[in-house]
Parts: sequence; C-alpha cells; structure tokens
Amino acid sequence: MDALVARVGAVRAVAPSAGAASTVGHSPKRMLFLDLVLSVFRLNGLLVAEGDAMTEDLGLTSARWKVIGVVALSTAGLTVPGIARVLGQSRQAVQRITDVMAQDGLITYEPNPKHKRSVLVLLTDEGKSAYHALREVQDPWAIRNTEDIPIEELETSLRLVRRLIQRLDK
Amino acid sequence: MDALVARVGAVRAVAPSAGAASTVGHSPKRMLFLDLVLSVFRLNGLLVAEGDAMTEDLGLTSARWKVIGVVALSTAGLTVPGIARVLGQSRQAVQRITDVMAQDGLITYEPNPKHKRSVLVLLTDEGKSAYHALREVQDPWAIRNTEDIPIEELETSLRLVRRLIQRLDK
DNA sequence: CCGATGATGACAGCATGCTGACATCATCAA
DNA sequence: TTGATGATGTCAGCATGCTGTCATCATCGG
Repeated sequence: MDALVARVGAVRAVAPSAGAASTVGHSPKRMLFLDLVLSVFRLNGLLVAEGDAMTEDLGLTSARWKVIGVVALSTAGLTVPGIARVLGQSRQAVQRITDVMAQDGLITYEPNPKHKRSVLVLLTDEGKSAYHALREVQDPWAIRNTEDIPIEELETSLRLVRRLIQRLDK
Repeated sequence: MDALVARVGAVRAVAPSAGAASTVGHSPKRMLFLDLVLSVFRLNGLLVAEGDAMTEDLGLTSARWKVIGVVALSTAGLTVPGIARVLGQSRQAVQRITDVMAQDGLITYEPNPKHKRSVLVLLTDEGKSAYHALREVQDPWAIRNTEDIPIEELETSLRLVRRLIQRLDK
C-alpha cells in the first residue's frame, strides 16, 4: 500500500492538505496484495496506451493486435468464441472487433469443416504483414523493457499472475 | 508464451485443427515478457469482474470503489484531477464517476481553500460506511488469495510491476 | 500590474468491454 | 429418431475508458 500512499502524498502538492493515510489494521500481506491489485490496474492501462501508441502507424489498436496475435499463433484458424476464450473476453466483444477487421481486410472468415455455423478466423496476407510489422515493433520493445530485469523475477511474477488468473477464472 | 500456446491448444478441442504455434525467433526473455503482458490483460479483466461481483451488494462498481479507496486514504479530500493522477486515468473519466457518486450521496464536493475552482472530493457518512463495507469483503478476499503465496513472491512481483509502471509512465 | 502558461470544468465523440435476450444450429442421450 | 441441452450468431443497451475542444480560472515571471 506504500506506493498508493506515496502517490496520494505526491498529489498533495497539487491538491493540498491531505493528512496521514489510514492503513491501520492491514496486515503486510494484505497490503502487498491490494497494492499489487491496484498496480495491475495501473499497468494494464499503461500497457494498452503504450500498445496503442506503438501500433497506431500500423492502423492497429490494442483490441486488434490482441486478436491478431492469437490468430497468428494458430495455423488453422480459430472460431470467434474460441478467440474470446483465449483472451478471456466475451464472444460478442470479439465478434465486433473481428467484423470490423474483416471489413478492413485483415482477416477472413473461412468455412469450418467441423462446424457449419461457426466459421474460422484466418489472417489475410494483409493481416500477416500487419502481424510481422507488429512483431517488429513489439520485440524490440519487449527487449528494451526486460534487459535490466533478471529472468528469475520475470518467471516469479508470471507464475504469480498465472496463479491468480487460474484462481479467479473458475 | 507457453501459457498462451496452451490456451490456444486447449481451444483446439472446441475449435479444432490448429497446428503448432509459431514462436520461432523469440528469445526466452521476450517470450516471458510478452506472456506476462498478456497475462496482465487477462488478470485485469478478471480482477475487475471479481471486484464488481464482490461489491455489487454494496451498490458499488469497480470504477466506484477505486475512487472510494483513493479518497478514503486522504483525510482532507482530493481534487478530481488529483484522483485521476493517482489512478492514472483521465480527469474526465473520474469526473463522470464522481458526479454520479455525488448524486448518489457517496461523496460531496467541498470548497478547496487552496483553489477556488477545483473543489475537494470527500466521503459522506454513506460513503464512509460503503468504504468500511468494502473493506469487510476486500480484506478476507485478499487474505484468501495470498495465504498460500510466499510474501517474497508478492514483493518481487509488486516490485517488477512498479518498475514497469514507472518506466511506462513518463 | 499584466500577459503567458498551465490547470480545470464541461461537453462531445468514439472505442471497447459487459450483460441480456432471442433464434438457430450442434450434439448427445434416451 | 427425437427431445433436451449447450454453443453460436445477432442485436440492443449500458458502463467505462480515451481524446479533442473550448472557455475560464490560477499562477508566475517580466
């Protein structure tokens, strides 16, 4: 909770006269966890903004490169609800994005041999080059942001985040 | 990236015949980082959903208890742009939330001795009891989700997340 | 004191997510 | 075969975030 208190404190200079924070009664673990939750909110917003800024030249948005990334990882296409399950979003939200992306020529809907109604989403050539362009800005960005971070910390954090996901996703 | 590939793989059972994922060319660190980014997206969505479900009996939403939590940590109130800076959101987004919360009687706008136009946001008695009710569900939830997680992992993850925030927030 | 600069309030438009609801198609067990 | 159950497509409504814009107020340097 220290970071939040610090941020509130920092704001005092602008919006003045805030007193001491009332964090009495919080155990250290609880405070750590709640701070982590708030930090995840914050990081999520920053990552979306960063991703949008990084890919706006490619005509992409955060919602779009999430879909492109998932589809690119499958060689034979995914259904719209399938993409939604991977991303943990509603199928309606994904459907709306893919419909626009299909109009823009980034993806195509192909017949699904295993399912008559639920078509498969595939990348068009344009979509593939968008993915490659995405990789070309995403990879240096990933390297830049991890070069001074020990791999063990990345592994620990990822494991923790995954554990939380698994716990909340049932 | 393993988790994403695994998720795509798991979806194969539903939306069939996806081949091997093409993760060639990714260094381990890059893959870890990109997987962490995607996992943060996922966790963010789950945390918002969980928070909404947890507080719907209190008439709160995720956007509202974020505001309540921040205001409760200051004893003399914060301005709307100040809350926005703490949460890392736009002042317009916060303004809209606080306007509705003021109508609902959770907060009040009080004159700011340091600034004639920018009023201070304070919790009403109703807002304070909402915060206490929030704490009563939030604290057990935090304990439940951390009891089997070593405090060192929480600290490492929080430190990493904060470092990323600091790097992206400039 | 005054003008430049920045912060704020207020409104508009848009993107993205959610849920609900309903019809239709797929699948499986009786 | 048939009926129940689940998955999907589709449309609607709503919540929440962002940016842009403009007028107004605060603050500070000249």
